[in-house]
Amino acid sequence: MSKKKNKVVTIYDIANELNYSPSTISRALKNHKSIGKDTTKQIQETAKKLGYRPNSLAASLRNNRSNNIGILIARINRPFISSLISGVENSARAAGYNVLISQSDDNYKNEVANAKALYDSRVCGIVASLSMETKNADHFKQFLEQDIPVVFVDRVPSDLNSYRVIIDNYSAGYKATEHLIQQGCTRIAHFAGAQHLNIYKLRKNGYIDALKAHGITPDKELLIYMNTMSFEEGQEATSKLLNMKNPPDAIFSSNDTAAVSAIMQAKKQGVKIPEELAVIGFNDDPIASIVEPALSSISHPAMKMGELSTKRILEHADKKIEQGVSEITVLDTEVIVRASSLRKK
Amino acid sequence: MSKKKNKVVTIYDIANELNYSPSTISRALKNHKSIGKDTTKQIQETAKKLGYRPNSLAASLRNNRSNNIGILIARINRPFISSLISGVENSARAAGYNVLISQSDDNYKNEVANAKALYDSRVCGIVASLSMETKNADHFKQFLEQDIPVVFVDRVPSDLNSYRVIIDNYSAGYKATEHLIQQGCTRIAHFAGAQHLNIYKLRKNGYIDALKAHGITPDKELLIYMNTMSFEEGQEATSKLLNMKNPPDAIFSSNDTAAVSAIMQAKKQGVKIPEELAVIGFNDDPIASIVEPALSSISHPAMKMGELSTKRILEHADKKIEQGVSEITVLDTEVIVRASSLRKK
DNA sequence: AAAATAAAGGCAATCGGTTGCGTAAAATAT
DNA sequence: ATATTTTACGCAACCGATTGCCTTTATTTT
Repeated sequence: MSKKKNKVVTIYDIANELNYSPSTISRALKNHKSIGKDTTKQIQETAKKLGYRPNSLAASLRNNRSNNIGILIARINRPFISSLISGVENSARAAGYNVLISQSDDNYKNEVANAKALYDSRVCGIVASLSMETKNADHFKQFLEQDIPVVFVDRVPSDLNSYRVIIDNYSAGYKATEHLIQQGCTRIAHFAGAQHLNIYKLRKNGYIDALKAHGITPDKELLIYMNTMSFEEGQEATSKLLNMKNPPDAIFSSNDTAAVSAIMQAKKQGVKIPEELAVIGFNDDPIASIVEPALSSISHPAMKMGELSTKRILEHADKKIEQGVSEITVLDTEVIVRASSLRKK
Repeated sequence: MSKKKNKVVTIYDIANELNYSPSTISRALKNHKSIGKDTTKQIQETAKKLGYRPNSLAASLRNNRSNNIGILIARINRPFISSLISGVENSARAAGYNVLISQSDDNYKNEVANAKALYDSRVCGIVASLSMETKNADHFKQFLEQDIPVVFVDRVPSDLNSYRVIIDNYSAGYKATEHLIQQGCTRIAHFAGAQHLNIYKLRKNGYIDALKAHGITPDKELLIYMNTMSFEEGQEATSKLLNMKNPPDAIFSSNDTAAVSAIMQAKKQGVKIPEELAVIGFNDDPIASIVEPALSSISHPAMKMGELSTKRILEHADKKIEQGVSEITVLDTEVIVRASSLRKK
């Protein structure tokens, strides 16, 4: 009994058992109308009795289309991303699809390789959020050429026409800045992310326009361009800002990590939050509610974005939407006001 | 040009182009020794020229084995889990495997359904961490019967023999408790998770034995059994503990969420941390470094556990390890001391 | 130079469903 | 009672790569 691998039951086994042809079995199992009611019932019962499990590989091969949705993101272990994945997974599974994940670690080459791998495994659609390094989205064309839907989420390319599920980053940046203005802040700094990623560019644009709309002239010294928006970068920038002779009275950070580091750095330097420095972040990560004072932030409907992405893919398969059409879904964000920016009560 | 789906290149196309048989193409592409050097080179070049991409579905069907590793966990968007997944994904991809994820939302029925789905998609191995509700692991037997390796991680079943990648929960609980004792605490409370999950049971046992070893008699009133160890449960329990006539001077929580809520609740009630209440958590989630005072915790090598899980699966495929053999990998944990438990300096 | 061995490829079955087309029997229409 | 339609099911090709076995040609052995 070295190999007690139980024999796997196939439709051929059912066919033999009942003296029907495999095609009848196949059809009966999918409730095809051309098979008699009684026959269908009998076949389905026998299938269950024998412990039949469909081999989806075979079906996928024949249909040239798997039931797998691919996810291509930068890093799994980030609150926003893991919630996004969670949303994709839930809705995909509910529809009978599996989810393949791949992470690029914010590396362009990895992203290209992962796109290849997902393509080769014949995913029926892909949900993608670009790496920090990605400036060219040609590696997604292979999917479009085969009419495999690509849904870009959050970090989307500017040069490729495809589905998008995004938030209105401009408006979010505008709202965040306006909130600070309404709290009485006038010298508002901004932590901006890499500008080739439009999410960061748009947030910055919203910031600038909000300032202007309220009669504040943007000060270049208060606009900090960052690389990865890490905790360290945030600390350093905050320290620099606070040591200016005319320091800012608020910071709008494009992510929560840097915003939290700003809070911690400010406290370390004895700067009171929000009285002397109001802070608002972006994403509404769990740490936002934990840091003290609690960090105001822009909430990002991550889970929902995942669900909508799945929906786009499934719709594409159903409707046979024409190629080249790009349907863009823009979701609302919300300003979550917490203590870190609440000057007026 | 309604459908400009470019024709996909197969080995047959290459065969026609070069007047070789498909079998020769197949072998040449895998550098089979029975194909001549020159021929192999020519075929590989032509394959590249034509843009050939292997159809892994076909290969998987033929080999009755996909290159997909399945992950079955409770919730993706938890720091520990997303890091675990990250570890699995990285190492799997490096070895040319894809990763399928599924989450049960801590629901037993979902877990069973997901196990089925992963089985049906012919994963070549599975990494699983049980849901809170799971008390029976029979739904994993289908894999073992087909000699598909199952690696249980973290939340492992007690009644099924398979690979395991775990930490020494008993020792971690012991160390955490001992650390509090060394800091001068004597009335140490414990937030224990659902006891049918051995991780929580073992942590609790470590806690109790550490107390005894140091001459402290465990007090039942200080041992709080929780359900999900949520923020709310932690708050409530903390409030109850602090209102006792003889309140604890320390809390060892089986997770960080509840530990953080304990800190916040204690602060709200004016209890000083760590002077009046020392706190240590478990997992070393990101929030542990953010909360104030920073939370001491037990670090859990999540990423590494993921990598080792992948390794087990790949080894299984290579070595054709006998069935029924369970190889258990136990990893070390580390006590991360931060301000929340640092009474002696 | 004859025999044995090695090298290089081809044939055809196989993995397990799926599906267009065809057909026999039953039901309905005329 | 005959013609027509419907119902119920089978045949066989197909999806694309893999592989055991066989054949042919080249190389080595004796």
